[in-house]
Order: sequence, then C-alpha cells, then structure tokens
Amino acid sequence: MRTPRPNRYRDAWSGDLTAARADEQVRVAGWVHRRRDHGGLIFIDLRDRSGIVQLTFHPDRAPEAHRLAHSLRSEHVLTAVGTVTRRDAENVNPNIPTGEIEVTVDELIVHASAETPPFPIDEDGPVNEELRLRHRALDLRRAGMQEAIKLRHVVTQTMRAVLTERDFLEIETPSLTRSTPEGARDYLVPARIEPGSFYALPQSPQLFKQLLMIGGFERYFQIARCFRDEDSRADRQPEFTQLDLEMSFVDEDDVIETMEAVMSAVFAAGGLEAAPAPWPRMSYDEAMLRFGSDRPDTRFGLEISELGPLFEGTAFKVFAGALASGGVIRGLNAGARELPRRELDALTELARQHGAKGLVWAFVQEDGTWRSPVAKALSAEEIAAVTGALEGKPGDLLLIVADRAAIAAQALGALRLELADRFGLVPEGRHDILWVVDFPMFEQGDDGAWNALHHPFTAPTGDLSDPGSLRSRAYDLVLDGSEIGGGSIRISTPEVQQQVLAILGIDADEAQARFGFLLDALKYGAPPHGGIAMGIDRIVALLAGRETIRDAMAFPKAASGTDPLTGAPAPVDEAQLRDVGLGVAPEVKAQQAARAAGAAAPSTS
RNA sequence: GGGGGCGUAGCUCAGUUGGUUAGAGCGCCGGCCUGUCACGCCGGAGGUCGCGGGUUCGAGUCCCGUCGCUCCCGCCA
Repeated sequence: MRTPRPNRYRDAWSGDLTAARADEQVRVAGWVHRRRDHGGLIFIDLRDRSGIVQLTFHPDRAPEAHRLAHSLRSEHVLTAVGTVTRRDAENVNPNIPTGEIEVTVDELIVHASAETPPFPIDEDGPVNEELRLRHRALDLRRAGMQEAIKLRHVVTQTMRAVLTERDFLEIETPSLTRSTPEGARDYLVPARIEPGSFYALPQSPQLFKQLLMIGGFERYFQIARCFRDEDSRADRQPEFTQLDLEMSFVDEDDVIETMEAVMSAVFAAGGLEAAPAPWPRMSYDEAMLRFGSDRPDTRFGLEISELGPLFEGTAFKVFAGALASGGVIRGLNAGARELPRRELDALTELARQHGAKGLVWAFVQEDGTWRSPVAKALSAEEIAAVTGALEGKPGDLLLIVADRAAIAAQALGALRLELADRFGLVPEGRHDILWVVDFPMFEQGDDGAWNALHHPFTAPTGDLSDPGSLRSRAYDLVLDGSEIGGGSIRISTPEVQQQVLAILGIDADEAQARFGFLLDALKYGAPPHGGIAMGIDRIVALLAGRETIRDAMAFPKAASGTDPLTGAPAPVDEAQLRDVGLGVAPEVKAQQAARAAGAAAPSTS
C-alpha cells in the first residue's frame, strides 16, 4: 500500500514493514490482534488493513510503554511509536510477511479499549451467522471478510477499467421507479406526494439502459443495485449488485466478446485460472439434456443420456406410460458406488423433491444383469441396451427417471450435483466457463399461459405466430455450474415488442399503461442494441471460494431477508404512515402484537 | 407456503437405552514468566441446555407447539 500521509496517528502501514526499513523510526496504528505477555517482555501483534506486525515492549527500554502494554487486550486500538528492528535469525517468523522484523516500541498511545469480542476476530473459524451479522463491524475485521471485500473492489475496478478502455460510459439510473409487470415481486415505496401510489425499486435497470441506447450513448455500463422481493438462497439476496451494460449496433458476438474481455481481466485479477477466451457455447437444449440444467456444471462426468428409444414397445408400464404421454426416459451412470438402501431412498426423495414421480436405480452385476427393483419388469434386451447406452460396468449404479422432459432433466440434474458433492467428483482447482445460448423464447406454464424465459424485451428469432418454436437471442455465462450473468439482443421495433407482449397476455392498452415510455421511445428510431448483466456478488463469492454471496457483501441480509444488524424490516410511526396515506390492517396489527408478546415473554416471566 | 439440518458456557462443540453435582478446547479473570509468535505454567469464574407446554418418580435427552439460524423445493421475467 502507498505510504500514508504522516500524522499523529501513523506514518507507516503495519504490513509494509520489512527489513529494508530496519533501524527506521515508525509510527503505526491499528488493533491488538494477539498479545503474548511474558510479564517481562510483551509481544503484541498489531493489525491494520495492510497486515500484521509484531510490537515488542521491553520493561527496561521503555518502562512507561511497557506498563501500559500490560493492560492491552484483544481489539484495543492504539498507536505505537518505535524502531523497526531486524530480528535475530532464530526469532524470524517465516509465516508472516513482516516476520523478519519487529517494532521495538518506545511510546504507546491507546486510543480506545474494547470489550471482549463476542467471537474470535483473530481466527477465521465458523461462527453462528446471525451473531456475525449482528456484530458485522467486528466480523468485517476478520481475515476472510477483509479478503473478500478487497477482492470485490478489485473486481469492480477491473470491470470499470476494461469498459472505460472500450469507450463505455458509466451512467446512473433511478432507484425510485415504476413497478413493471412480470418477473419478480417488486419492493414498493409509498409516495408521500401522491398518497396511494408507489414507487418500485428496480429489479434491474433494463428499460433505462434501453432508453440510454435510444438516447444515443452507444455504450453504457453501471454497477447497479437491483431489488427483488423473493425468498433468498445462498446465492440470492433481496438486494444485489450487477455489472449492467448495453451496446448499440451490435449482435450477440459483440456483446459476448466484450464480456469475455471483461471477465478474462476479472479472473486474472482475482487469481482464477480459466480457459482463455473465446469460451465454448452450448445450446440450452444440449445443456438440459446432458446436464439437466441451464447452468451446467461440466467439471465432472455423470452425463445424462436419452434412453427413450430403447424402450419402444416396452412391457414395463411405468416407462411405457411415460413415453405414451409424450415424456422421456433418461438416465446417468453414477459409477461404481456402494450405496446402502437408505442412501438410494434419499436419492429417490431428492428426485421427488424436484418433481419426478420416482427414481429407478440399478446396480450392474458381474453377469450383466441388474440388481434393481425393476429388473424383473424389463426384458434382458432392454437391460443390456440401457447398460450399453450408459456404458455400465459391473458394480456401476445406474439412475433412471421417466417423466416429462423438463422434470426428468431437473431431477437427474439435481442427482448428478448431489453425487458430485457427496463423492467429491469436482477436481480441485478446475474451473469451467461456458456460454449457454439458443434459449427458448417462451415456456408454457401449467395454465397454458406463455412466460418469457429471459424477459419480454429479448429479441426472438423464428415465427412469431408459433410461440413455442421461438428461440431468443439470449446468452448466459456459466462458471462452475453457477449462472454469473446473462443478457440478450433486445427488441428494437415497437411492432415486434407489441407482438411479444401480446403473446404474454399483455394487450396494447395494458402495455401502453405499464411501459408506454419504452414503446414510445422505440417509435423514434431505436438502434439495434443488446447487452448483458453480471452478478457481481456471485463472481466475488466464486473468486473468494465462499459458499454464499453473503460472504461477498459487506452488509447482507440473513437468509430470512431480515437484517440482524439494523433490525430491518421494522414498523414505522403512525405519523409516517399517515404521510403516505397508509395504515396497517387490523389483523396484521394483531399478528404484530402477538409476535411482540411472544418475543417479550421470556424476559417477563 | 413446504421439506431437511442445527440451537448446550463468550466462541466452537461433546453429552450413551431418560438417572447423582451438565463437560472439553479456545476465550475471559487473577498469579508467575525477558524471545514469544495458536507463548507457557498455576489457579478461578462462567449454564434460562432457544422459548412454552406435555409424558415421567426423574427430561439437555422423549412428545407437541413456537422462535431463530441455515440448506433446499416453490418463487426468482
């Protein structure tokens, strides 16, 4: 780090001190990381953002400082003035960058004492996550969070640098905006200036960035906060951050090439070794078939195969029924796994959880026959054919699902991830990155209604009169089975936009009411345009090797969506509600009161 | 909304078929200690076993409810 401007607190960073500065007088500041008090000699590990340096207090050299140092405890805040001293060879600590020296302290100034922390700051072991969030300032001091947040800065700065170099302009868009239909539930903000009306927080800057293209800015980017009022996951938070960009006069290849340049630089800066760009592109259909997912993890095998043709005219009712109703039969070879019945039942339950009606398991035996609940129901030819198709060897476990294509894919996709996790099939240090392309434009819900797979502003290809056959000009970037970004070429004419909205069941009047502002703008000469948005939280978590994006954010919400730090969400004053023309419904008030009573009960009884 | 896991000292955890006074490591407090770096040695304090109810002679342990954390399904254009 750059040398700090000398002031009364410090003139050097702890982590920067090396033998090159031996015998220099320095002033360092920070927190007590650890203390080793020998009664005579006292050692203090001083921590600041740059790292750790050992302070030594000699009772005879600096009696006053030594006396004070005796009272130092974890996380006390101090400035130490002393001399950088080369350590004797036998005292060198090779485990830390500053291990060849120490600061022999002459003067100690204690700026603040600290209560004993509620969890260890000086080690990165597991701690209850609510406790970490409640004391986030302390948690942020720990090495793991320091590393992740610094990495996050490197990631965003790298993105800015590459895009600025490529003539992109960073432009902000509103956070108080209008609710748009489709997609996730909006966070609403009641409007004081128009009681009964609401702003919505943006799920993404989608429409604004299209307006920026129509507005002639050609190349835009933004590191944008997005809000979606849906339940959280390890990789999903109510508010999250995207690198959002949009370009005019481009096709898919232009956007993809741009993002490959950005992400290659990000990976290099973040120390992730991925294959050099251009990255492979896989069709959505292939991803769903072979990997059972639109974000395939290709780092391990266990690929899924289509087995339906092997069962034409089968006597096995379950398979015959699935085929007759337009379904599929697919399976994978889990390899030579010794799994007790209990584990097989658990796999079956997993398949069920993902919508499958059941799971067929079969162990290939030495003579090529199966040990399986369905062995008797299948012909020897069918068993041989499936074993051959899945390249089954004696001892191998075969897993088969017969269901609707989407369900079979999802169930088998979940099974292969579970097996990979349980048996550690992902090679250490391997990273696979690829584009998923050729998405269907729409999918049909159970009620027969069409839904956009990406969003309704994505440009379709194909015959608009046959929604089910349409593909979209969309692309997702997938790293190690995680969707880290996605985008598309957009619709740039009002006619096509109206038609797509019509397919989604949004008629012209409704469309005009909800995003007439986009439709109007499209009438005045929109350039062909497209873009992409990258999930910064996920990228940072992956680079930092963290399991959850909460560890890539300074102040995340808990998985429940609440914030243990601030107590949000929280009730507000009646007066605040009156200002915006709102009141809390009586039954909700009653629930609130009951909750409050329940929470208070332990302390009052 | 649904399913799984977890909740015992400040932290991380153990706690047998229900059985005497609920333990360990780390941390904390006190004492000793001049080359430690996960300092060491001696001593000590510290518990609403998440909360409420039930079964039982007896509950950390079994049952019901509830709250919180977490993972997943639904949801997430």
